[in-house]
Amino acid sequence: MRERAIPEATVARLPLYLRSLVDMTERGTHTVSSESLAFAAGVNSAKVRKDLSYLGSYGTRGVGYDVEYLIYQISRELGLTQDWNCMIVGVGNLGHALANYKGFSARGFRVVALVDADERKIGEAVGDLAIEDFEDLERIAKERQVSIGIIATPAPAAQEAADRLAAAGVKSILNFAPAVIQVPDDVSLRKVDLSIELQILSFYEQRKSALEGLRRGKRLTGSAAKSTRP
Amino acid sequence: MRERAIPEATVARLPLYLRSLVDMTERGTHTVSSESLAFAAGVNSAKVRKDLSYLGSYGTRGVGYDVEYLIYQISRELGLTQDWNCMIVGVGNLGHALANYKGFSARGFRVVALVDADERKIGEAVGDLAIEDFEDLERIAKERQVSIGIIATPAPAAQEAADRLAAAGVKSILNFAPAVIQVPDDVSLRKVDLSIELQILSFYEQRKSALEGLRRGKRLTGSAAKSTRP
DNA sequence: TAGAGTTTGAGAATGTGCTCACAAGCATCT
DNA sequence: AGATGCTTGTGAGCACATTCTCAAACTCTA
Repeated sequence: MRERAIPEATVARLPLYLRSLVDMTERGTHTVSSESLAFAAGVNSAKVRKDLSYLGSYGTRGVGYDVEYLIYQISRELGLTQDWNCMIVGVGNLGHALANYKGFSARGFRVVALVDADERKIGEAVGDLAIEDFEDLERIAKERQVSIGIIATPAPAAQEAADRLAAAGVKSILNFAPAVIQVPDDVSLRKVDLSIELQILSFYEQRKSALEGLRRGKRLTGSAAKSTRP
Repeated sequence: MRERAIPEATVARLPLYLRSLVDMTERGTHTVSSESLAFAAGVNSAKVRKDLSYLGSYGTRGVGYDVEYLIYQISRELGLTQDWNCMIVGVGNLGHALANYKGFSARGFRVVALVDADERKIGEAVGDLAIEDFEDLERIAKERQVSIGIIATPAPAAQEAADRLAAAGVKSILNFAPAVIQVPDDVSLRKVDLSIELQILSFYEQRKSALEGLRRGKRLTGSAAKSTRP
């Protein structure tokens, strides 16, 4: 019946709400208004209400939302009621950091394999896992039912890593390598590029100084890089 | 004269074009069409042309863009013709990885200081820098003219880190801590949250399996997580 | 039970970004 | 020089996202 079409922008904010809500239960809060949830998540309240309304009518007018119930509904929508097995491809500095990152396990993302192409690293222990051979990627991915691949290789190796993950049936890939990679249509791909974020900051910083120069000029029209205030 | 208002979405893509263009010069390409630049950057050609047109008319009809000249113009627009001094706050696994990350220095981002609140870490060498005391943050930031602060602390420490960076006159902050932080209006803030990206992937993965169930149902309307294809 | 005070949910208006489509302009060939 | 082919730059239309606004629905108090 109900057409389920949650906007992409909303999906990207749900994890933010979820984190705020979890913080709240830990502090003993049982009910929350869109206003205070908005403050905690760093957005405005109209956006919170619109976003939550896509999930259904889970609030109570004049009262707010039940924190526990909202956590359950958002978790369900995001698919966090089950655990996801992850494989990290490329165990350099970044791969190491990701393997030890506590934030993953907290949301049900289990790192179950680390692979690297460098023979000298194979066998090395990281946490309670050992680094395995990149050549065995497909076998390992199938054996351990990996559903999310995390690419933390140097840029030139990223495409091959993606190809082999896809060949092994992995349908979701998070790419940290500074390279554009191609994946089959049925594979979801997201990327995080650390240096791109710095370049964006650089743009706004540079524009600020440029405007400083023409301080007496006309009024600034565009808005700067989003600050946290609504 | 000319009103300079480059859309936020365009700014976010300029670094992507820049990287592709740099790759191209290294392979000896001197001219590029919007079509091939689009392919390299993983977007479509109309978007490339619109984005580049905000910078000015730097292309030649019937020919394309001069790679070197475009690199210069984009770098200038992004403020990459100068170097930026960065300070990393919090040197755990992630801070370590960031300190050693090659992609930063390649674009003129110099990490000039590492600070941590854990006394046992102070003095420890990371690359050719030593970890210094979080308490000295303001002094160090001023002495070394830090303009970008990178927060890689645990979530509870993030707000204090931001406050002290702002107090030291740092006007751009990149936050890796999984927490929403407040900064003054004149400070630009961007955030990268590793576990949020995984949660977004989880959403689309979960929806895929849900749809598998009603395979014989009506046609899928929304689009899945963006694949790399245009 | 009635009235005052809150807060949600959603329709409407606005704003931003994306894609299409094509005229304008350049190079090359005859 | 004129014709042909290619590629840019941009106006127009469309799609998506955000914000505004307010009726509806709830709690609490008397």
